[in-house]
Amino acid sequence: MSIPSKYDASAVENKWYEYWMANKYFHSTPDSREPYTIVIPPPNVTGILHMGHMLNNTIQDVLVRRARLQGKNACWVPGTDHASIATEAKVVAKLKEQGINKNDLTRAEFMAHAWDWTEEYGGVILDQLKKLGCSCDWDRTKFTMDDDMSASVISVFIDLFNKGLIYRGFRMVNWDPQAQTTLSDEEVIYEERQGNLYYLNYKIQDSDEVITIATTRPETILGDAAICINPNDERYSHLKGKKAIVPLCNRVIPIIEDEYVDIEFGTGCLKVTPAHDINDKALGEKYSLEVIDIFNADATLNSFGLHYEGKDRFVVRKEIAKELESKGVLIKTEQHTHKVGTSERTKEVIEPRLSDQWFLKMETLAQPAIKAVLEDRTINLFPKKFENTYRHWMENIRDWNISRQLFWGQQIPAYYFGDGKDDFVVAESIEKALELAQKKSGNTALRVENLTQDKDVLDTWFSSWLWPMSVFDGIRNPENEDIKYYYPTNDLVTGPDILFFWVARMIVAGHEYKDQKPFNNVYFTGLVRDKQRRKMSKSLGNSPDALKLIDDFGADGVRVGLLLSSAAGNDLMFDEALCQQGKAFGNKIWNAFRLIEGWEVADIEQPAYALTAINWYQAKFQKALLEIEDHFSKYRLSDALMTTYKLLWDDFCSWLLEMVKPAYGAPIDKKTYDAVVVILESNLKILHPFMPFLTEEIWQYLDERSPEQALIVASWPEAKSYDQSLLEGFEFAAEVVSGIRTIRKEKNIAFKNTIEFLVLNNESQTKDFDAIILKLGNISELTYTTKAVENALSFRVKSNEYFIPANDTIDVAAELLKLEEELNYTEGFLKSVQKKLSNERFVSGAPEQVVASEKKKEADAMAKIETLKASLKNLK
RNA sequence: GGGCGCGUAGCUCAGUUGGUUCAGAGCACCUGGUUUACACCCAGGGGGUCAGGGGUUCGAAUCCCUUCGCGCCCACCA
Repeated sequence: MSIPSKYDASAVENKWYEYWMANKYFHSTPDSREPYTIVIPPPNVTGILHMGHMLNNTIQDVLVRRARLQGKNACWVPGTDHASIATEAKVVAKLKEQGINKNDLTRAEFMAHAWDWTEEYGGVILDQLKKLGCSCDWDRTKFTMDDDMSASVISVFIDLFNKGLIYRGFRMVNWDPQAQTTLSDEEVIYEERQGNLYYLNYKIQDSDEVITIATTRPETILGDAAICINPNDERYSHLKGKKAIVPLCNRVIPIIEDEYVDIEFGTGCLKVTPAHDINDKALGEKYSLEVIDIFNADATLNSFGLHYEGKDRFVVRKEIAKELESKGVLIKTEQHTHKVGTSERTKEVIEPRLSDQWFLKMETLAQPAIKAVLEDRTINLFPKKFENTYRHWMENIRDWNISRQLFWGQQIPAYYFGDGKDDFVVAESIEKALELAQKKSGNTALRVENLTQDKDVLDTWFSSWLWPMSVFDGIRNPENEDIKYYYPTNDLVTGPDILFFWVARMIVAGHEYKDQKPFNNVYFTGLVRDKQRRKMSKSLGNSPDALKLIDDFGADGVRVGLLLSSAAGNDLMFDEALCQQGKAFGNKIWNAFRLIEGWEVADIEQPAYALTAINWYQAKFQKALLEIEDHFSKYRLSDALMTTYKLLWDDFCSWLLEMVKPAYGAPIDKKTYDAVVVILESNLKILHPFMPFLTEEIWQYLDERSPEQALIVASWPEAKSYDQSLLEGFEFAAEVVSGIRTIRKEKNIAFKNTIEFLVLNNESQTKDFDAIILKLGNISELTYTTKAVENALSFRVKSNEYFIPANDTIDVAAELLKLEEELNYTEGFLKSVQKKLSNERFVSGAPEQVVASEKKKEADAMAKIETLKASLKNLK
């Protein structure tokens, strides 16, 4: 079989992905093995793959593939999220392009369009994950609006309602006038904006006096219900009990007193607009003020807006300021920066609005979730710093507004049978609802036609908080095999931006419905940023096309590139150069494989150097394996990858292969060859989680493999004890080789020319590696000597001295200088060590081990100084 | 306003309980190199007052205080 000299990533990747799929390696069913489960953070159903997904899913795949190699029953459940507000916005926009207005459609008509859209774009992101190599169990693919998933959501809603945890309330909520729906507090992003502070004069009734208030929102004066002053503010004490007149509409409003007012801010005098500000609403309730809502749902003014009716709030703000100024009401405008709430999805400025909404009481539900993370520590967050954030949010948790004024989502299963505040029932079907309604109302004449279902749908997160349970049908069917086997899941990999939206709520739901945590560990990835540290976003256009990257560097290259510098929780500065590095690494491995595969194997004796080299590498591999395991246990994937990278590039390619490589044209002995192949196979196993395609390709070239013998289902190398002295011996030998190379370079001795080499073995260093030094130094003869060699180039490793005879080419002065410099440095070093050792407090205070090591340093340095002095004497 | 975190080589970052050459890695950079594994490569090399200042200690990148700079989260005063 001929091996291509260039590695063709895209052909290889398609081939093996198909092979893995055909052999169902990704599919998992419960069995006697230990399960390893990850549920994917479901991407938006109509989304496309961006760098955040790439990073996130690469990490998950690394964890899953490693678990699979470790013999666990690995199950990675993929799926998508219906993302109600984002998807609905996209569908509305598309309909608009076709000249269709959402408001002209019935719910059923709109849903038909939305489902069309979902089916058209729904699979795209999952197919992109396949390109990346993700080994998800595609047979288990879920969508948060699948019938069974929705049924779980509805049953949870009903259950929580029946437990008294869900209630309906007329509350101030965050209103997105563009999407025309409410948002939860978490969906509001506060941004600093430059605005104005307007100073307005209100006349005092039956008086010529005016009172000046400061406001950022002059358009809301038409909804004013009071003026509020601080009772301790002497400037205004004479106005207590009086009334003021709202400009333009000339409504008479009371002047009230409350310590809420900050005397220092503005004029110390506040207008109260209960319909349009959360704090004003509280004041309104406290003092029984009138509530005047001046806005329509799209944030244009309604009839309370007088001649501004129908105009947008921001337009009105400018126009009303002008009018007020012309009428002498506006006396001053100041620049003022303040924070404005905006919609996470539409970026629209949020309008506080009073309306009927559904809420979930969180405080009691949160308790087990707090305990699990912060007391019992049954769930670990990586990095740990997020525990503080988690604690703060959970301990100050507020009720969750779970209703949304949208079509796309699970419709709230509440049915109204009358106009009264409590004339509704909650049930999974209209038939059931009718039964309950008849009972509740006492009216047996009620019919299905008399019931109307609540128009709102549930917040998307109200379905995704069940995800780790519902994907295994654990809500509707809690005793089924899957949920019992796979739950709790092992690791969750996600971004810190959805800690509250999703992670915390999953923990809450898991404890409420399974009395169990949903996962053991949460690994928070960082944000992917560009080289200038800007967050990657569509609007900036700084996000590379994920699929193009895979085309350019191969999925393996991109995976390595992403992981190379992404410590947990740290943002990742993405640079294509890292993918290039990943690709180059793949190329390096490919060529190492070609070298090995190209050797002619013969029935000849195994050279001593080869045996030593192999023994050394096996020890080195074991040491690296321990480090890799340790990194994985701490979720330090980039460190695990870097350890693997250095092991393969430096130790395997640069050292081992160079050591065992036969002379050009010469064959290799079978023992060595077989050992190297086994070593290569072990390397492929540990590299497979990071570079699944390349490793499988080489693995399959190395031998005829049945489907059961594919690398993806091979076994992770076993940790064995190793001989530390082999590693130390090699380190020393490597320094000797390096010394030879340095001299060759300094003196322009070409590598193809052999050299003589003499050793003064003061260290009694092992001779086990001599054959290797001979080979890598291209030495014709290695001789042990008992005294310094004249007319030779020399270098030292510890107190050992090495000589390369050079006859008359020696520059004595240069050699002397070199020796003197070395001597100077070593003497300085010795001095500092001795200073430490002569300090009694150090000797008595420091641990024995530290003192011993200092003594060893002292002895080494003294030996070296002696060697140097002898050489100097000799040379002179 | 409250909280959390960060500042180590040109860049991205390791550095666990203060103590084995602890001042590191990868990339970048510089020098030299085409004996068929690989120029997506090989060999060698330079480079840091560990943000500044002070303290504790025999010993500090590591602990404490302080100043400066940066990031994130929460609350949100018109």
